[in-house]
Amino acid sequence: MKNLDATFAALADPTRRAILARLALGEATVGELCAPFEISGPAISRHLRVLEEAALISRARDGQHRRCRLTPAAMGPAAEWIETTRAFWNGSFDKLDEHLKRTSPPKKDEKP
Amino acid sequence: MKNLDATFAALADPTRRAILARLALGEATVGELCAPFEISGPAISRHLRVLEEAALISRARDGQHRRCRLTPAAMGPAAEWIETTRAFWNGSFDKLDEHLKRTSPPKKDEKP
DNA sequence: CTTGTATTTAACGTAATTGTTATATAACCT
DNA sequence: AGGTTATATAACAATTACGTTAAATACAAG
Repeated sequence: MKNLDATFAALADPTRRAILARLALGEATVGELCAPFEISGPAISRHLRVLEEAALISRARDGQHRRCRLTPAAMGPAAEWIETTRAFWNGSFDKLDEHLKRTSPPKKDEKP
Repeated sequence: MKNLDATFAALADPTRRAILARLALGEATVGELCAPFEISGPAISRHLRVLEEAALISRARDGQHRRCRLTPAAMGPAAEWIETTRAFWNGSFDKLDEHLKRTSPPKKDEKP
């Protein structure tokens, strides 16, 4: 599941989490998202690209601005992965097959 | 919150997620964890170190083996962060202060 | 004590990530 | 058209991440 890779990797950066937290409060333009941070505009722009590639946000032109909005559904699989893994530890072994499928073990005998 | 950084970063790698999924089924030695993967032993050892530094697993000597076990509580903050962020988007703006505190925005006027 | 097995550390190469500054593109406004 | 603002891309350097092989450490067993 490459999607989980991208999602968790996107969430691993504190600047990106702060951007997402800001966007959870409502849409914002790139400039508005830049304002609170010390880092340069291009740096923010690349963070936004990472978030967009992970499908965590979407962007749309609005005049000369670009308005960013959260796509919270993209966090679903990541949250589910955590919940499922914790559930197993707590003894809910029912969904075993699905769990192992969802967890993409790069096995020795996989010839890509 | 540096802890969230480490947790999400640890979860961003598919090999590490597969290791965690395996450990969710029960304890295992390093050798047992190595077996399913194509990559070398040292590579797994470093993945285990990352997981241990993120507090996602713990290790203890057991004779000449080292037995690894999941520490699922470490996933709690990450799961909570996702849940809280999604909840905001869905209109639960009650816990605003806590949310912004938990989300560690690296602001412009923070002098480190 | 020597040897074998399990695991980690060291040294190294390469690719990805994150930042910077300079330049380009797009839209708006005379 | 020409100038200004908003945002993205290019080119580059520094850091981190992940893999490999070879050597080190820790324990068990003859």
